[in-house]
Amino acid sequence: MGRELDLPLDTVLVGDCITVMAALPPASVHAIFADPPYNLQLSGTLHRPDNSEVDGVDAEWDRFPDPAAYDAFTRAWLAEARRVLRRDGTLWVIGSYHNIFRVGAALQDLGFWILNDIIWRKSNPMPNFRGRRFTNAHETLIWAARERGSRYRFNYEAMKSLNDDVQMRSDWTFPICTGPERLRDAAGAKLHPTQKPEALLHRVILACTNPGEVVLDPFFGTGTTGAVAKRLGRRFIGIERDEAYVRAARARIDAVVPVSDERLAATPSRREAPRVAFGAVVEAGLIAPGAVLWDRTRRVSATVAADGSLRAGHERGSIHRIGALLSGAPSCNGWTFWHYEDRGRLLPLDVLRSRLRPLE
Amino acid sequence: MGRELDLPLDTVLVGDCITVMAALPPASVHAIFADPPYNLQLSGTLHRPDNSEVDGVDAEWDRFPDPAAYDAFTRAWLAEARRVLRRDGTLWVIGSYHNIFRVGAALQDLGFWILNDIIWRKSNPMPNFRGRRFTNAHETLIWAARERGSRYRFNYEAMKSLNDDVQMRSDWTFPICTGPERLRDAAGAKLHPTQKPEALLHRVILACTNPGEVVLDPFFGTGTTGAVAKRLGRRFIGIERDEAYVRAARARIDAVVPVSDERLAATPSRREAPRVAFGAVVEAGLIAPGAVLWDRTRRVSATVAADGSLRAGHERGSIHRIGALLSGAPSCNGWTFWHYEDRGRLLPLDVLRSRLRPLE
DNA sequence: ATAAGAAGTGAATCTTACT
DNA sequence: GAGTAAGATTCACTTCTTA
Repeated sequence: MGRELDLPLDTVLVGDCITVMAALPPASVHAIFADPPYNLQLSGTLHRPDNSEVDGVDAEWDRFPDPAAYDAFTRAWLAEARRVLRRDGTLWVIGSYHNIFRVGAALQDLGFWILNDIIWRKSNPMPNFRGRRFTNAHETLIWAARERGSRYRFNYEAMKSLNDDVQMRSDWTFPICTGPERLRDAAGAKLHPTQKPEALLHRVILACTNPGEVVLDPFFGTGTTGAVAKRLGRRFIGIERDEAYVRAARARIDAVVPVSDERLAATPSRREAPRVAFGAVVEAGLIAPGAVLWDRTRRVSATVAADGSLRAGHERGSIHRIGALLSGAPSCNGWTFWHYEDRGRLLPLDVLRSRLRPLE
Repeated sequence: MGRELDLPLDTVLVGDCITVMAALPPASVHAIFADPPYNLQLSGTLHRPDNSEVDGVDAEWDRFPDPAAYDAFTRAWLAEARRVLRRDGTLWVIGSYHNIFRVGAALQDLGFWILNDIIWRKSNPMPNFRGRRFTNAHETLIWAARERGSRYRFNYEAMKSLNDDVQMRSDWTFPICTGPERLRDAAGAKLHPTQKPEALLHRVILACTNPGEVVLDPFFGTGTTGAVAKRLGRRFIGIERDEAYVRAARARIDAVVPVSDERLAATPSRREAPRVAFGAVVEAGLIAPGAVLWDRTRRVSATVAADGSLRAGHERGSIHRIGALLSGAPSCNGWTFWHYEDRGRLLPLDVLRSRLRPLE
């Protein structure tokens, strides 16, 4: 150990990450967090239903001539990253379905040993405006050791206490980076199209490093990794090609005040788990498609569809909407309004929901 | 269309899925759900803190001599699956971090076009007994079209209904398969180590097929796909090597009672409703030639001509073209943009259109 | 000043039918 | 197949504007 002494600590190195990493000593950093280009392959412009234009990622750095070029780039930077990583170090990479399968296969081929894949569930993702796919509401992180059998660091207890004293799971919920945290220029435009939330880096850095250890970020951007590392008393090395990003990152990190005691560094609170949809009750087989629901007094009824909607006459909709419609009320809580028959007795739907609730 | 007639519908074919698929006609199935071996590469036996032994996956079918053999197997079955899939069909594959990156890269290489990656969040995962990693609390599904630009089926409204009328996201929460749903032998042992919950298949099948369409499952196991397909009024083809699994699957599926009314299976989509020309609304006398239409905020207006065109200033055209013109948008849905006055209130043209559409 | 309403926005592989 | 026109489509949150 001890190669850290040769490292340019707490600095941002300007240049291509493959070249710059090649100049760093081998086996010298404790952790690497990488947010490489996703190679989104967007074409044309996308409009919201209100006809406003979506400001998609069209940066030069996300364009590759073809899939083979992206693969070659991926394998090149991963190989350098592996060389620079200590034997007990770990690597994190974040991506989406566009690139993450290629990244994952490449790092397995290079000898990395995957420890977990982690899902960042976005509490406020952008919707799918055309209704042609599922809302893309998550991104994937891969966490890997340098090699099979290595004695990597994992701060199990820290993760457990972050999670109300139950084991931290592989799905993490955070909002996307907005509001005052999002770096903007004087005109209010975002400085970087894909700035990551600090809460995500907080958990990553806390999980796999101790205070004083070194985190390398080869795609530093506007420096989220550096800002969080400094706040948590870790050392960082950033590598970034774009000088405008580098300037923003340096100013941002200069303003960060480290926490006096890293045990005091609380993570932002978790978002509530999503509510139970009536569709989930149908999927779980707790009520069958075709079943008839009644109000408490059996004055009105409706039929359950396989997709969790209700049908009453020619009307179709959610348990809440159909309940409101048939009771003539402006709104309605379908969970308490509608009842199902169980051995001759009417029980509110809420009874079924509560069977799914403890599992959430 | 029509190749379905040559298919061995609602049967389980015994044999290796690559060989068996090779004997099926091309472009003949609407959807494929595949739960291939995960190549877990387990070594040794895992014990819980109380020293009880974890009953892991150690089946022969999950053992491959080396990573290259797993890749070759993956590409072979995916290539056959792609041949058998209709041009408008879609493929689902489920996996974990052990294999999903290799599967994803392979299917991209073969020309499939990924539509989403879907996270199955397990509400009750097995904990990590050693405390050396995050609890592996999810599995990943990839949903892919046969090729880029294909007109695949996606029952958007059905998915939205399942989720209390908000877009279905890419993260789905279900419990793992336990309790009475889990198939067991007389001694109480699990019949299959990785039986998937029916709720998961319910959502998958509802998302990408219509009643009567064909779902192929090349790794049929104990037949979850067949059971759910039958219940939802879809046709299925299962392929499975292990005769014990096949026997269990057949018995299980025989006991399934289909949903009585297949119209219950999905919320109809506006996209597939028959088109109504605005001229038909004028002809039906629902709005008079010369009537004035407004946008929602009364900022712009236009006049209805007897032929169903609109006139605004010197411009004349369809409700859509004039709407786009006056709102400065690249396109416009005239049915929702334009409003007519009814007793002092502005109502969208859509209200008139729905009066001409047959009730369904 | 405050509340209500309108407008803006986020790693996006985002249509379909007819001529 | 290419070109054109019809027409379907959004969630959670923040910030700005108006009453």
